[in-house]
Amino acid sequence: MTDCSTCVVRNRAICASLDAAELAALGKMGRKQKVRHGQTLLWEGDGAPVVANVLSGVLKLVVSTADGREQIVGIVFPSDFIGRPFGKESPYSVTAMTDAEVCIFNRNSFDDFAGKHPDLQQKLLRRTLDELDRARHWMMLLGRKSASEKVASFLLEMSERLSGQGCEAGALNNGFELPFGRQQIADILGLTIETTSRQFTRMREDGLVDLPSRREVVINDRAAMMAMAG
Amino acid sequence: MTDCSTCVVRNRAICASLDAAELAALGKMGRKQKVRHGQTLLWEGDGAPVVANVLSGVLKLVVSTADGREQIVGIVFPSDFIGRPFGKESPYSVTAMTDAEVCIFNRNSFDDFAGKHPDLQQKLLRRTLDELDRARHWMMLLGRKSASEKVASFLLEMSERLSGQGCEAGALNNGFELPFGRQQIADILGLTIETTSRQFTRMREDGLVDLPSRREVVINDRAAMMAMAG
DNA sequence: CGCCACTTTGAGACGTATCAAGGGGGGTGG
DNA sequence: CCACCCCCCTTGATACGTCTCAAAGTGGCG
Repeated sequence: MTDCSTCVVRNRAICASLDAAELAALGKMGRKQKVRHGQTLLWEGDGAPVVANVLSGVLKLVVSTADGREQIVGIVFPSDFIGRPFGKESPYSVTAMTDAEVCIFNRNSFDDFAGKHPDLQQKLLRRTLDELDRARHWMMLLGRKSASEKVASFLLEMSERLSGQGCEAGALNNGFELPFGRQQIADILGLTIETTSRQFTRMREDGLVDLPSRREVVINDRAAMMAMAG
Repeated sequence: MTDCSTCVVRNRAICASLDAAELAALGKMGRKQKVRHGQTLLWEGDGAPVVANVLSGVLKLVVSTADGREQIVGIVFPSDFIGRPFGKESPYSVTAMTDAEVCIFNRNSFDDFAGKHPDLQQKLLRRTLDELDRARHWMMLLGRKSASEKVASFLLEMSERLSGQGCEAGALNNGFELPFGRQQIADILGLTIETTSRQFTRMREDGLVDLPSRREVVINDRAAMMAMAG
């Protein structure tokens, strides 16, 4: 049993739709679990017996080909939802990109609970619709954009999604720390690590960004970046 | 007012969750509308005042860049749902690829109705989750597959989705008629029309498929096709 | 029969992948 | 505290695949 009333994502996760009594009932079904950096929570193609909310950390959703190519199809931040309700098997792997903490539920129990709580289901629907929009925009990026456009789009989206949470909102928008290395950025953008690296270098040389360290990015010229993003 | 009880997609669309009285209430809000081949129902970025169910025909969801490149991010068949509930603006354009007929609703009215009918909302959630899975698999295709893998994957998926509906189920699975031309296939796969055409030609030369006409495809060697799809 | 839109084919340019070495930077052990 | 090592990142040279530009071919329809 978990005490949801003090949960760090109490007001942002789908649980926000529940009152105290409902929350207690849900809390009985769930448990907190730590996930280490690099650890995989769900495997593509396996039966997916659990769903979860992310409390802290960042996880990736990955689809792979038989010969080992990987495409990251989603990135999950705190308060986001993980897993496939109403589905038999997981359509992708879920792996932690940082140490993380999740609030985990048995899928069948969760499905039942959701069926009895329309507000929760609506929150889940809204989230899923948002995810679908994001995925579809990413399809445009993957199918039609050049390497430089991909990297620019990526940095802009990351500066938005990362500033939304935790950080000292506002002012510092232009500087942020990526929770991934170059290879993972490449897997997000459908590029190789070399091409990704070259694009970063060129953007630095052109003065569009500063790169104080491997994972830090400062956007100097947001307008030019947006132009480059296509 | 529309009589939903005789609707051709009565049992397949999200309306299937409603009883006679609810259906009558929904019918009052909706109206049938014909959409011509090539006509656009919703524009990317515009306020999206409507949602709809597809009764007949095929429509595409398109995202475009400022300079005119297009990526098809979804294909919509009869009984599928169109539009963005709970959203301010449409994240993509919706255009008919054939003459089509849709059952159209004011979005706000539909949102209200959905809020009062959890079963309908659950159907919508399940559909949205399925769409999201499909979109994510398409991301892998767009980001990581070669032209030949893309075309093979496309033909296999189309043979499934097209045989699911209408047709004399089963036997004829291997032959089907595509509802799109080469350019639109290219826009689905993130390729140019020339590359797409060359892949079709090669697959015909290799005996993998027959192409009795521009839009007809017969898969001769399904196993080889699946191997080629990656 | 001839027009038109769509498709196929060809030749060449371009961008990204691939293969192969060289740098860092951060953490560990001495 | 320094040095070393390992992993990740960068850089370079080349190959390959897809795009681009151009033109010829095909099928449907008036």
